Amino acid sequence: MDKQTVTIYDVAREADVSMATVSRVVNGNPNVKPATRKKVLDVIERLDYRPNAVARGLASKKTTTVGVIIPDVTNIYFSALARGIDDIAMMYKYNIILTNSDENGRKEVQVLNTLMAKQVDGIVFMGNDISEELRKEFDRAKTPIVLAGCVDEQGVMPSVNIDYAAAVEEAVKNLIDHGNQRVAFISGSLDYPINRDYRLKGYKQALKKAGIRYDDKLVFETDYSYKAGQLLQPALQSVNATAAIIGDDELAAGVMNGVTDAGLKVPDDFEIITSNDTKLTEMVRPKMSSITQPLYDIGAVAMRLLTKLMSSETVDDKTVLLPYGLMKRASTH
Amino acid sequence: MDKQTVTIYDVAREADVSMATVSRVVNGNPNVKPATRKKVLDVIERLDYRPNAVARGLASKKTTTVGVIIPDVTNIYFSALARGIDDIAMMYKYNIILTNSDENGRKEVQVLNTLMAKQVDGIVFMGNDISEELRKEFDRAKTPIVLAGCVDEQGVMPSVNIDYAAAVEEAVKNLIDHGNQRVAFISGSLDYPINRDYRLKGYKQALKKAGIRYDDKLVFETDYSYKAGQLLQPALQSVNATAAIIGDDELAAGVMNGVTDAGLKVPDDFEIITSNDTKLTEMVRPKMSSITQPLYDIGAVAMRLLTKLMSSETVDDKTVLLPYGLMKRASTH
DNA sequence: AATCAAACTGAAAACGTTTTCATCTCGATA
DNA sequence: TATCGAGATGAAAACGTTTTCAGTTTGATT
Repeated sequence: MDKQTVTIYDVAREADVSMATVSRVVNGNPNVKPATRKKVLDVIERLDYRPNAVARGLASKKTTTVGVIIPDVTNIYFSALARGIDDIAMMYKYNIILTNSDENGRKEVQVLNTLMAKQVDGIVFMGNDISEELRKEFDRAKTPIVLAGCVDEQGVMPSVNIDYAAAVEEAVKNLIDHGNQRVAFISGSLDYPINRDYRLKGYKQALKKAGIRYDDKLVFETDYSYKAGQLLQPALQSVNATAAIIGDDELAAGVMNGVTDAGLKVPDDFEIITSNDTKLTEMVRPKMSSITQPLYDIGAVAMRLLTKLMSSETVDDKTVLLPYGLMKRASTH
Repeated sequence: MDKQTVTIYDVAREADVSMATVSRVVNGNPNVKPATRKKVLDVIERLDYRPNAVARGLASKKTTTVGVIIPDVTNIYFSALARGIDDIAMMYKYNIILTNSDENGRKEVQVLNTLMAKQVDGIVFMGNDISEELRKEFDRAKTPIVLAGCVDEQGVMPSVNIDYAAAVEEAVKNLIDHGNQRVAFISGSLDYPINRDYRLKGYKQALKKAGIRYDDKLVFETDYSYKAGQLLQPALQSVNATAAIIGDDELAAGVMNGVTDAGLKVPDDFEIITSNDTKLTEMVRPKMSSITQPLYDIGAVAMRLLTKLMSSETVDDKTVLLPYGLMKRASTH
């Protein structure tokens, strides 16, 4: 039944050397006489020997596998990060164990524990919030962890982000400069620090600088879904909003279509700026103006940072901010 | 430096039992006296013992990890499948090693080998084509493999799909019934069996039944990208196509926007039916009519099938076809 | 009290590597 | 020629589990 699997011992026997030597040639250790190396290599070829990574992991205490916790692969924003992570991981010979958390704290903790049990060499965490229990688990983990697209309010964990506050402030200023006095702020839960402490803060800052009074009726907390955005239209109209800064592209697409379907013209009657610059922004009509962030790079840089942490390299700055921008498309003037 | 990790041996010593007994309680083996079980459990709790999955994998020859090869997580179609796969995997206590292949044959083979080296218990493969080398690797793999959203022209590998030919035929019939005599067929490479042997076949079948001559000028081979679709507009116009069946939603969105941006009205001047019914179909305006397929379920069923294969259960039918449908939205009459 | 099967338990051998020492070989140096 | 050190090699001990097999208890039965 079980394929007779050829082991390092078989190779050693056939090549008439010790396991240690075979191990050396397999791992590219230079301390092997060229003739011996060739002999071993030939046997490996002949027997079609493939090192067993599990045994290797046990002996070396390194699995060359990293865990990735993602809210939902299906979300175009996170999948873009995931792609960056995987590419860099592959470049450094790591593999990715990918698990969806649905932002569910309990699931996150459980998933984290599974990953630790599997002895991953490191973890990249994506999510909007770090619950108390999760933070506790993070703390006791001996494994390096870096956050991607996820702020640590306590600023202690390695992370890769953009300056959300500044970006939102700039976007809102832009909207105000176009004459909008009533700009709606639409995001996911304000329980998430990224929304409460960064985006909303940038929003308020822009209002303040423009001398506009903050009106919490203009703040909409919802979930990050297309549907939720679509349903927001009546509420937006009832508070006389003429523009919105929105925290997620799918959500923004929903808002825009909701507004449009209600007979309003974007951007003439209602201007929109979204936040993630996923490819969705170019697929809808009108195309959506957006804060730009280097999605792929956030993932890539996070993974690169993790590789450094995993090999105990000293890292200059553990909390990196990547540049953002503002891309004007057809949903604003 | 290295956290003193507590092992099964520590637990055995503290609880004054053998490793075997500890192993039994950890694995829920019923042959343990309740008193002993409690004693062990208490020690486990006290020492915060976590079984090492790598050691476990080596000893038991099971890793409770499956490999998933995906062309690109960023593609909304595949990520939907991936989500189904991961959910079912988690339900059965498996984890997913996710790797992007970019449909690159060499990379696919390499990735497959890494996965085998990591001793995954099974593999789910997504992709449009199975190259010869890849098939060879599949054959020599002792590990069960199932294809998701990927046809095996030789019909020998376990797979989960819909009946692409029938679905396309129905869609094209629909278009023809609306009076379109010149329906374009737009897909990815015709080197892919799924396009050449299924979708195109359905297209031809529909034409034939309607008594329309097949014109290969109406067949467009391109890559699955939004951009590619957008650029197709002039070509479509030059062959007087008045409708199109399109093999991918992003591609379809590109075509639709290209056509629209050129001043034509969808569906009045040009009707479109796309193939994957991803959420993108509802986000664009007009919303796109689409062949519907149970994306999540394709992944979920594939993973479920894999669990059966992994536990050597007998499987009734290894090539399963899930039901499809036709969802009429605003891009057709 | 003797017997027996069923329920528990432990010793030790895998599992397939890496890694640490110790040893051995050999050419170069004094 | 004796000595030395670097380069090659091998023996065997980890690594942390599961699993087999042989025992040992236990409680009921006669």
